[in-house]
Amino acid sequence: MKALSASKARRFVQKSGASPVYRQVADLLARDMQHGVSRSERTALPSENELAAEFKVSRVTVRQALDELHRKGLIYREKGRGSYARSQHIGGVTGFGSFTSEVENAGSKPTSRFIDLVKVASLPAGIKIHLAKTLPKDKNYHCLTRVRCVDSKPVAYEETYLDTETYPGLERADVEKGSLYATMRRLWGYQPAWADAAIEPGVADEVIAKHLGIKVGAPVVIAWRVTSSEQDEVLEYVKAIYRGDGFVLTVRRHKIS
Amino acid sequence: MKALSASKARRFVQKSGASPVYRQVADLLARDMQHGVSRSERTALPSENELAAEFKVSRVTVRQALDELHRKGLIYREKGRGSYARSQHIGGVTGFGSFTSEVENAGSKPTSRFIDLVKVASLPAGIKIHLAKTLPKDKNYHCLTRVRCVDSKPVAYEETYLDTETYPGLERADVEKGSLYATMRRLWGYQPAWADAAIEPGVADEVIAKHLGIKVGAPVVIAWRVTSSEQDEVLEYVKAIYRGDGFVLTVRRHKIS
DNA sequence: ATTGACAACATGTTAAGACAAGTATACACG
DNA sequence: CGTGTATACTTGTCTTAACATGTTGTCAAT
Repeated sequence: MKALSASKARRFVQKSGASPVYRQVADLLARDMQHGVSRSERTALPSENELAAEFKVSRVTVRQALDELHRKGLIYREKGRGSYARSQHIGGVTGFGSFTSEVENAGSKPTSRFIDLVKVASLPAGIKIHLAKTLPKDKNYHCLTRVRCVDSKPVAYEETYLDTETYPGLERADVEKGSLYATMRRLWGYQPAWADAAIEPGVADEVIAKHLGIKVGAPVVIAWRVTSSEQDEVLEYVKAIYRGDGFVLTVRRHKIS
Repeated sequence: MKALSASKARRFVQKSGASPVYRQVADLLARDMQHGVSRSERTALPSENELAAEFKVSRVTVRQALDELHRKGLIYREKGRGSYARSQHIGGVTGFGSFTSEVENAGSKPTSRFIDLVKVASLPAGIKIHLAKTLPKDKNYHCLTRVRCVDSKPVAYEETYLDTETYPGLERADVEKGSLYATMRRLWGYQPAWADAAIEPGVADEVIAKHLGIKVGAPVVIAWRVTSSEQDEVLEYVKAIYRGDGFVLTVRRHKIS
């Protein structure tokens, strides 16, 4: 078991600066582990006291950094022994979060083909069945339909439902290009933070088959998703249909209970 | 906006006791919110200082409790304003963690029909493709096949692959009844902590159709899962095939980025 | 009536110290 | 040689304290 280097005062964190110190420490450690962990043997981190001395911060700050890495699943900790790096896995599309950023993280090029943007008077039935037992009475929604592509190959057909009262002036926003999440943040200040999702299998009908370039009756995954802000405001309802050939959805590093 | 009660010294935490104080505080607050939040309006919690006074603990301890609730998605916090309860959603089967406990949490009765337990010399191909790029060379595995049922209705066909070196004497363990996770913990001290999963659509073949009571060619969801301990030891590889009628998998309260 | 300064709150961050409890190792004792 | 203990580590928990920073309402000046 080889230990990561703990050379003294190697790098510095800026105390009165942009981001909190504990996050700077966490980022530095995460970067170390990405470069240092190639073998399968588990690698020990310096102890909390050593890290505190190295970065010239208190142990509380070091613990905040390590707790953050632990929550992300990058390290595990053993009382009385030390903290250890977990072997890293490669990225994948999880079906949550921004399609754009996720595909970029996986190392591919995400594109979207705009289909249309219309107004509808209700949500699709599946959302209510699966996720939102207590929906408000039917309201008006923008329905944004897009085909999501990875490296120019269509992988998903996606209908996004956006409350017309929540997004005034959406028609004039340039949703045809760029990330919808980026637009939501820029124009209305909304930041997606939580997602509840339901997944079920299905088969492609004529419309889906045409858009995804697959045969009618081919297996697909239907994902229903409700995205909310940190403040518990519903930001969007999504019905996404993923094609079934090749891998589809990976749920990575999911904490059990 | 109604505030949860903050009556003084209403309940007590035991300082030198079973569980850490911050967890006792978190559990008490979680219970309060379950009972107190019925309306859709957002509910404010007492401030950190008020909670510290109420439970007679330091503010740091209160913050540890609130951070835990925040990570679980039960509350959200706003700098300068306060902490607020998030509206609770009902439970569902997530496809991760113990099937037994998850179905029980959802309020149904989980059962398993044992099919067989045999030795195989390699893992199914899908696992390698989706999740484990760097598998050790083929080893021997126990292959435990079960049909998982909710309220006596079959919902999933599941093959669990367990390393023969990791689980010596598994043949003599009573895996035909009870939770496999409970057996793993009791006999070998293993505790599942993390899961990586991949999901893809498929159609039922003859074997699957017979076991799940559906028609050949009916849509199903195939879930590949690798479960690991906190210490990064692989505990099991699972291939699960879920039937497609009715809801299947819900991924609840998933934090984005 | 509107505005601006200010005080009183809230949570976020960081420090320094203390004790508890689990782990590993050296070392004396049998 | 084996064993048990003392000791020096480690992370886990908790306290008191301080300052930073964002929010809200009061109140006086305009």
